[in-house]
Amino acid sequence: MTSRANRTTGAAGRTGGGRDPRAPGLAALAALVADETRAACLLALLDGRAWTAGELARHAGVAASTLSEHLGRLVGGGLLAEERQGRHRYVRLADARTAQLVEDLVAQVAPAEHRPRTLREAGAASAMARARTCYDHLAGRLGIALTDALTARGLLRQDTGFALTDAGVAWFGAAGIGLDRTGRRPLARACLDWTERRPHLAGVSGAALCRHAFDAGWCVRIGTRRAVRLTPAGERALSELLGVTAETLE
Amino acid sequence: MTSRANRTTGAAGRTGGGRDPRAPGLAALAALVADETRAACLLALLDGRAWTAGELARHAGVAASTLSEHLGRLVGGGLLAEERQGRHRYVRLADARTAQLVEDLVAQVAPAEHRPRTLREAGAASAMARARTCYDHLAGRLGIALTDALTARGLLRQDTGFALTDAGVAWFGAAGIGLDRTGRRPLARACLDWTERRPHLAGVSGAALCRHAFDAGWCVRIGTRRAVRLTPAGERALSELLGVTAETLE
DNA sequence: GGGACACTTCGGCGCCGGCCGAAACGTGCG
DNA sequence: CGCACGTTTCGGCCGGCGCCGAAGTGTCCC
Repeated sequence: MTSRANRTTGAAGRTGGGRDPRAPGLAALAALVADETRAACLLALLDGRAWTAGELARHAGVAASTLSEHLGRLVGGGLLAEERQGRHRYVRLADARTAQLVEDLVAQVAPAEHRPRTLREAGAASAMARARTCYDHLAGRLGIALTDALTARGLLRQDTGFALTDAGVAWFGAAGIGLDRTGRRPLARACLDWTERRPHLAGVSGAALCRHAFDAGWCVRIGTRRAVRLTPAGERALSELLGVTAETLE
Repeated sequence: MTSRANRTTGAAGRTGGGRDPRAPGLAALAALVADETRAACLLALLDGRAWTAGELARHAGVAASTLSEHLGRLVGGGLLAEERQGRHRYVRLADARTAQLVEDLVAQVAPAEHRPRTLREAGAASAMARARTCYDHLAGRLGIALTDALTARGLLRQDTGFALTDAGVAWFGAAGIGLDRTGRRPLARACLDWTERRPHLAGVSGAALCRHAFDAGWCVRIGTRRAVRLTPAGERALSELLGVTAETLE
C-alpha cells in the first residue's frame, strides 16, 4: 500500500528526520476507505444496521471471496464490528464515532453530482431526500425540519455552536425520551446532510429521538434501505410537540 | 487505485445494481490521504502555515520530483490550496474544514503508540503536549486549560453539546476579540486533542482566541514547528481574564 | 448422514501508483 | 547574460493490492 517510503535505495536512513510518527497510522486508516468496494460497504452500513457478508457482496457487485477479504481488513482496522451467527457473518459500523467519520468524509466530497437515470431511481432518491436515517439518527428534510423546529423553539441553539439548551433537555424529558448522559458521546452534535447541505441533530439526543420515533410508530422504514416514511400518527405527534407539518417535507 | 471494480471480466454489467454512486468519490478522497508521504504532508500542514514544496520534500524524506506529484494530487483533490511566488510553490490546507477532517482522521487512529527515542525528541514532544497550535486554534494542555476555564466560568457549555453561552459571546467582546459571524463556520466547535484525548475549543471563536493570543504577545512559537510557549505577559493576561495559571500546564 | 448454503483460503493475474534520477523549465540574482 | 536553484516532466522499475474461481471449512436442515 504505502510503505514504499522505506525504500531499499539510498533514502533508508534519513526518513526518520522530521516525518510525523502518526503518518503511517493515518495513511493506513485512510487506505481502508480508499477502495471503491470498501467505500460502498461503508456507505451501505451507514444505515446503522448489520449486513451479512453475502448481502454486501451482492450490493457491491463483487465475488463473495473478494468481499470476505475486504471485511477482514475493515474489521481488523476497527472500522467494523462483526458478530457471527451460525453460518452468517454480520458486520456493522463499529460505533457512532466511526459513522460520523464516514459522514464527514462524504460531506467533504465535491458536490457529488449524480442525476438519477431511471424513474425507479428517481423515486428512491426523492424518498431518501425526504426522510432517511443516517446511522442512528434522522436525516433528510425530516431531520432538518426537526432540527429547525427545535432551534426555533429555543430547545437547541446553533448560533453559537451546537448544543441543547436547558429547555431542550427538559423537552426531551417531558416527551418521555430518555437521554443517556453516562457515555463520552456528546448529547448534541451537528451532522452535515448530504442532500440539504445543512446540519441536523446527531449525538445522543439525535439517536434517542430517532429511536423514539420508530418505537412510537411515528415513522417506518420504506423498503430495505435507509429511506423512511412519516406515519399519520407521526404527523400528529410532531405537529403537537414541535409544530412540524407534513408540508415542510414535500 | 480503486477502479478495479469495473473489471473486463464478467462483472461488467451488474455493478450498477445497488452500489452507492458516492462510493467512487469517497474512495478517491480517502486515497489522497492513504499514502504515507501525503499523510506526512497533511500532518505537517496542520500547523496552519504555508510550506514550500522543497520543505515538504525534505520533511517527508522523498525526492523533490516525487513530492511534486503528490502536491499535484492533493491540490487537484481540493485538500490543499497553492500559491505560487516566483520560483516557489507554497501550499497550505485548503480551509478549516479540511483541517478538521484531517484532525478527525488522526483522532480516530488507534492509541498511536510512539515513545520518543532521543532526548531532543522527548523535549519536543513535551513542548508540543504543553502547548501548540492545531491549524488555527490552540491545543495541547494550554488549549484544554483554556477550554476548561471557559466552561467553568459559564462561558462555554459542553454538557449538552458544544456552544458558547451568551455570557461567552459577551466575554469575547469585552476582551476585544472580534468574532466573524458572517461565514458558515460554526462559532464554537469541539476538536479532539490527540495528546490529551479531550475536546478543546475550535471554530471561529477558537481561531479568534488563538490569533489574539499571538497578536497580543500572550504566546510565541518555539522553533519552526507547531509548539508554542506562553509568555509572562500571556500568563498575566490569562490569569486575569480566565484564572488560568501556568501551573495548570506543567 | 448428506446435501445445501455461507463464508474463507489459496493461487494466479494484471495493473495502478509510488519511487527515483536525469533532463527540461522558469525565476531570481550577481 | 549566465549561473544557481526550486520545481516539474518523463521514463523506467517494482511491489502491493484488488480481482477471480476453485477448493476447503463449518453450519443448518432434512
